[in-house]
Amino acid sequence: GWAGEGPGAGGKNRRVCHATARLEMGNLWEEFNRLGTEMIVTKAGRWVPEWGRGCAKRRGQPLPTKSPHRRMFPTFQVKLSGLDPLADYVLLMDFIPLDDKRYRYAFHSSSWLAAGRADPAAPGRVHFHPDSPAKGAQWMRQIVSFDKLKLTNNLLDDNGHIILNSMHRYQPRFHVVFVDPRRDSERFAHQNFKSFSFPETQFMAVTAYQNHRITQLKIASNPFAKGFRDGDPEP
Amino acid sequence: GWAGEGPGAGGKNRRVCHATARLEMGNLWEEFNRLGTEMIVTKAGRWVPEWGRGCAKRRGQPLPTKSPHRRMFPTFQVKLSGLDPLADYVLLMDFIPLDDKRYRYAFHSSSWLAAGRADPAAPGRVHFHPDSPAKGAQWMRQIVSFDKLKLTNNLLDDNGHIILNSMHRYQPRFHVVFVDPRRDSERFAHQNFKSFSFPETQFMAVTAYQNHRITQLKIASNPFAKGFRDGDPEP
DNA sequence: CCCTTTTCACCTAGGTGGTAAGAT
DNA sequence: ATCTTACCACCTAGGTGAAAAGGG
Repeated sequence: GWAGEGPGAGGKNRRVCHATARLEMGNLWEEFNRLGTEMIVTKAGRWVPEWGRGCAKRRGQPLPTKSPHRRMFPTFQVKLSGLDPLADYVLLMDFIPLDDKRYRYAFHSSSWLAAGRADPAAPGRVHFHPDSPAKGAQWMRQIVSFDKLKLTNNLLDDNGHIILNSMHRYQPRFHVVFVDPRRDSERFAHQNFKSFSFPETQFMAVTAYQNHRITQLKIASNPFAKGFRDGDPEP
Repeated sequence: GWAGEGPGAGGKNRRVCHATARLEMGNLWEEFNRLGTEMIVTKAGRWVPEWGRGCAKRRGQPLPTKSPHRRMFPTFQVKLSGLDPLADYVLLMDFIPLDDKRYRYAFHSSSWLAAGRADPAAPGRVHFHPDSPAKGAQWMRQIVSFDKLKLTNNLLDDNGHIILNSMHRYQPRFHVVFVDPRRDSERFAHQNFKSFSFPETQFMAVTAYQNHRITQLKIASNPFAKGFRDGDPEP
């Protein structure tokens, strides 16, 4: 898909007003979206004693170095254009609830049903692309990939990951922020960014996949899940 | 070891003149240095048809995606202090020949012998730490590791790696560069950096290890070489 | 019953020195 | 004889969904 729009058209800085973002892997995103994309969220993270309710055998053991938090698949990737090659930009993402509902999956009808009001909103967080800040030329040189972004359902997460409520729907948003060198740049903050959201990237946060067709499409298209493929339908 | 010195004391910018760098893993570096540190250099890199002299079975095949160039071990790592937390700095390394000689290894005496004048100097390159530029506070927050730095003996390397002549001795150098926001910052370039070199990090570039005690120390201390360890002398 | 957490085998990705063959 | 290269088994590090166990 091509370019979303910024919220409110009023007087954007010329360093961002021509910015354009093309979603990469659009076909894959649409294939998932037709089935109803699901993204796994996990709690885990750094183990701390208070969490160890049923976990006696790990008590006092060294903390695990691996972080079992989950990335998104497909990965959110964009190709940028229209930036000022010599200006500095910060790129970031956030996730907004698509509605005020909680959902459950009805296996008999293979569909999602609304199941009451949303849980209390998770702390709103943003994920800065780790290459930020960088020049426009650098961002436009190649595809920008948010593959370091991790999702969690731990409301107390202290790893800086994105916190989401399981069984709730979300819309990823992508923001291009011009790093304004002016002294009183705060005054222009509202002019210095442009936001994009691609409807085909919306998803349901889950702790385990509900729709088997989503599971199968993940296995078929994510290289890290190759171990679960049966034959080789498309090599 | 503690802090080397900048070349020439004359009038450094106050943003760098108090900068200090402590070499990490100093004990390991010294242990290698006592034996005569060797670092592997390889040619390889992206395969191009012209190189495929004895390589007929790969002609026309897709290029390998893995880059078999070699990192340094021990890794060059420093802990910084004395930077201006709010100023921008670029961190980089280069490698200078320690003398004008070529060497060969005499196995019977287990020692390096000078063997004529140095080969024509390899193209001088620098390696920018990939987090550059960043604020002083960011650089001082934790150990700065140059683990992305790769060595090659390919004079025509186009991957931006450090090019060294095999069987020649080198001294790694580390530079802290203040990113001067002034318009005519070029005029002050010579004041805006501070350089450090740690004698215990000097090494011989080789295409295969010569001194068996170096090989054994690499195997014993590099986690990626664990497959070659015999017993477990120190776990 | 519905949802969450833990553990596991199996992958991708890439950093080691050994070894044998190749080059000069 | 000396140095270089290509390929290999064996690691580290970490991203998958399956399955079983846990919890309200």
